[in-house]
Amino acid sequence: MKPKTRKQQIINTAATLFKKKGYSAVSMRDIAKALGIKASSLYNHISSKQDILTEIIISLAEAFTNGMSVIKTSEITNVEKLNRIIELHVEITTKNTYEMASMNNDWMHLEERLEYYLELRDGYEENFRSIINEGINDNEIIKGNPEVMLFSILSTLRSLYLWIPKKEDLNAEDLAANLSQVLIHGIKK
Amino acid sequence: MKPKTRKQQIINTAATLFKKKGYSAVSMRDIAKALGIKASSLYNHISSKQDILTEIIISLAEAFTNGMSVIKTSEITNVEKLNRIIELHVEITTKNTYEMASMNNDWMHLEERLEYYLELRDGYEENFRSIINEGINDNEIIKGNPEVMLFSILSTLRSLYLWIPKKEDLNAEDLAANLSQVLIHGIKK
DNA sequence: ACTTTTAACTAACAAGTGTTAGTTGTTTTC
DNA sequence: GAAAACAACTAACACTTGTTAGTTAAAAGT
Repeated sequence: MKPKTRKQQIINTAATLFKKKGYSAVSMRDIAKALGIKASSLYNHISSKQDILTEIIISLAEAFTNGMSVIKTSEITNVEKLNRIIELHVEITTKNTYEMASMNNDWMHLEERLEYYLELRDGYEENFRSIINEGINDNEIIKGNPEVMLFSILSTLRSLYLWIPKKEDLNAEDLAANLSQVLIHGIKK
Repeated sequence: MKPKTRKQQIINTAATLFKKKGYSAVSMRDIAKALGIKASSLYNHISSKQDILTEIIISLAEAFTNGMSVIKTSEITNVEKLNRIIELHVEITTKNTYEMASMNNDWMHLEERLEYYLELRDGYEENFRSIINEGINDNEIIKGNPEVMLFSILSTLRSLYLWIPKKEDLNAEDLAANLSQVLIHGIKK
């Protein structure tokens, strides 16, 4: 897709291995072998194993934060904002299924940047929450428990990385539309 | 709660560590230290590290499979079956938040029992799918994409272990009711 | 009272871990 | 064509890994 630099190649290769077995179970020698080089050669391009994980997770987290900030400040209804959030997740996840696995499962192994990551994540959730709450205030959304709504939608969106690779027949647009139907309108007749 | 045997104590302690850092990042010495003993002493009670993981995951997976088989054969509407499934997840997850983390994130590190686990998981999903499909046939559920419905509901239920410990104010019954509302009826007014 | 079981211990193992130092050939830049 | 940058290599390091063998003290069973 867009390996370009050797460093990006290493990061991409690492991400595919991280998705399969998790960050901790993948050794530098595993990553090197997948690239056809020796482990020590990796250090010409990256500074540590941590460094690889950090690049994967932080750049993704920032993509979500940036997307959210556009949605948050746009002049549309709150339900429409939820639809945009769904599209954002489908779009980013479609292009980064491996990286999403690391973000979901291995964020706790970030060290120096852990705090920063948690700030991004908390900020994202806070914006999400306020959209739901405003939707309730504006009578767009039912008077249910907003925490359960947030949790429910976000859990589904964060798990997309597991399903998208298995359902390649569904294109991004259709998937977003279907998710919107189910998550916003429910499934009951 | 129910440590009873020393073996169960070890498994429970291991599960709390596995949730925090993942199976691969937890060493036998970590588990031993949390119990105040030496790593080699663990082997008086368990036969390997794999053994611990296997016990955690398989017993949980079987609990879900058993619960599903009761629901599947009961004489209620399909939407009602979905509500029972939600209750099943809330009930099991409330009592096993640590174990659920292992099942969700570390199942791929099962070795001899991996195949059996995948059988259980696939069977569970297949039953889930057929309830949704029958619901659509019976006009209880809208004519949407059943795979997206399955994915959406199951993702939420499988992520419960992340949220339940943070929202202890919500009891199991209320949580199930709220989830049912959101997952089945949607959030739009 | 004696035997067995339980559950801890110390010591050690072979293999694997992330990483560094120093080297070498190739490609790019001036 | 010389100098600099790039990207691979070998060799080695200190440390951690899961696990085994053999031992010991206390508890339980007879």
